[in-house]
Amino acid sequence: MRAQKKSAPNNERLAEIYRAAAQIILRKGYDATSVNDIANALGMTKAGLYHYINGKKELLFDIMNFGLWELDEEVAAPAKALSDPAARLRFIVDAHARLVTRGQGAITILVDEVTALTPAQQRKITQRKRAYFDFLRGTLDELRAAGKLQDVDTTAATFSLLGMINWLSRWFRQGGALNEEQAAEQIVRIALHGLVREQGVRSQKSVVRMAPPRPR
Amino acid sequence: MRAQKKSAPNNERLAEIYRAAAQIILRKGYDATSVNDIANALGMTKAGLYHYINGKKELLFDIMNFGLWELDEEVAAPAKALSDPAARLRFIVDAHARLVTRGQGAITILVDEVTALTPAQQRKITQRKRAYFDFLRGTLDELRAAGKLQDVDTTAATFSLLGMINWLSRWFRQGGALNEEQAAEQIVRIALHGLVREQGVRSQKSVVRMAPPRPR
DNA sequence: ATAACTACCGACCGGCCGGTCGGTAAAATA
DNA sequence: TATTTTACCGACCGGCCGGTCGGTAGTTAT
Repeated sequence: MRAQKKSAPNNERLAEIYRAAAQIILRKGYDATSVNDIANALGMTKAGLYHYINGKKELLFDIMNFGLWELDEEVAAPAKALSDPAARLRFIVDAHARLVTRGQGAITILVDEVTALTPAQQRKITQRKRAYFDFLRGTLDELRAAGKLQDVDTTAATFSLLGMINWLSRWFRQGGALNEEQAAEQIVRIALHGLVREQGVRSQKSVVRMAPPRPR
Repeated sequence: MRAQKKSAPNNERLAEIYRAAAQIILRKGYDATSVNDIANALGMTKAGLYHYINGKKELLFDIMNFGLWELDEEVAAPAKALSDPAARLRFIVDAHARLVTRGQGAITILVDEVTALTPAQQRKITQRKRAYFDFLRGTLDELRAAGKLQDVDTTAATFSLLGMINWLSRWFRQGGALNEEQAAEQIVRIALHGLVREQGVRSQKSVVRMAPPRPR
């Protein structure tokens, strides 16, 4: 697998290429992005770019894998160290949201361009996505076992969570009204406590409002 | 504007064409869908299809407008009759979610392929989307005024709501574990009350739970 | 009967697409 | 210094793209 094209190209430059390509594809969509677009953005010609990549599909596949690797490193792996499901859920939502707002890391989302891949590539990506999904749903299941989950279907809840988080990439803008931390904090609050305040109950679990107690 | 191509083609057939095109574009994306794809799905040739449409972009534009019209008719307009912001919010989320799950109506989402349009078309669509967004956020503002909104930013909350709802189209499948009503009900619960149950408070506002404990 | 119109189709167009190939200048290696 | 390797580029290819045009069979109007 992975048949190196010709020799071994510089890895740092390759990373630059992935990052640039990911940004463009994220903005315009995979099909609307031509190999020429990517090459030009990097200040080179299409033929030059082909020195580094083996094809448009494989480039997309590699970027997706990189995005999923990032998700694993920064969200799933550290989350697994947390035994309390409530704390783990909070961490996952926060860390995943930050990954998305960080822009560069927004790569994760284009994992949804999966249909553009070959069936074999699709299977691999889908499998990795599935693993993350199951991990997240599993956390919700644990939460239910602890009596701390609202009366919701965990599958629907997991998808909804991912929907909220992934949608971030469409509206969050660097330098906008909310910064990265604030946006993530908002997503956490909405996801965990919803929008409607229960009348007369004062659900005050000491909501520390802004930054202070955030891990990171 | 709208310069009729040649004469006035049959309107019923035109609706069929919009519906078929919307489905394909929704599944494959605008750029990945060729005019030929759409024509073949309708059992005709590309040239034949061009008897009805004035171009690929304009087709997309028309479909988007149709989707937004549907959203207005089935969600925004009836919602405006509800004066209580809490009831209105619940209605909006439920009705919008149902519109998405109804599949055929999922057209709304492809409003996000907006970048494929001409600047003038983009402006029009963005404006209509914005009106809906403002209406939804306004409802949250009213909820805040009534002391019934959690401590969240209404802009972030509105986007998150739309993210959850729009994401539905990616995972909801007809004939899956959840039917249309159940899926909408789940979205409503998650959006309004969040995932985490406040310990020791028993937030039982008599959740009418249809389909015993949990669907699935 | 004939004129007009609707609903298409086959053939074709220029243009951009992903991808290839034979170079080449500069840097690294020997 | 000679040789190999790296990092590209110009030119080119077949193919599909959106879109056009000149038909034509069938229906409707007169």
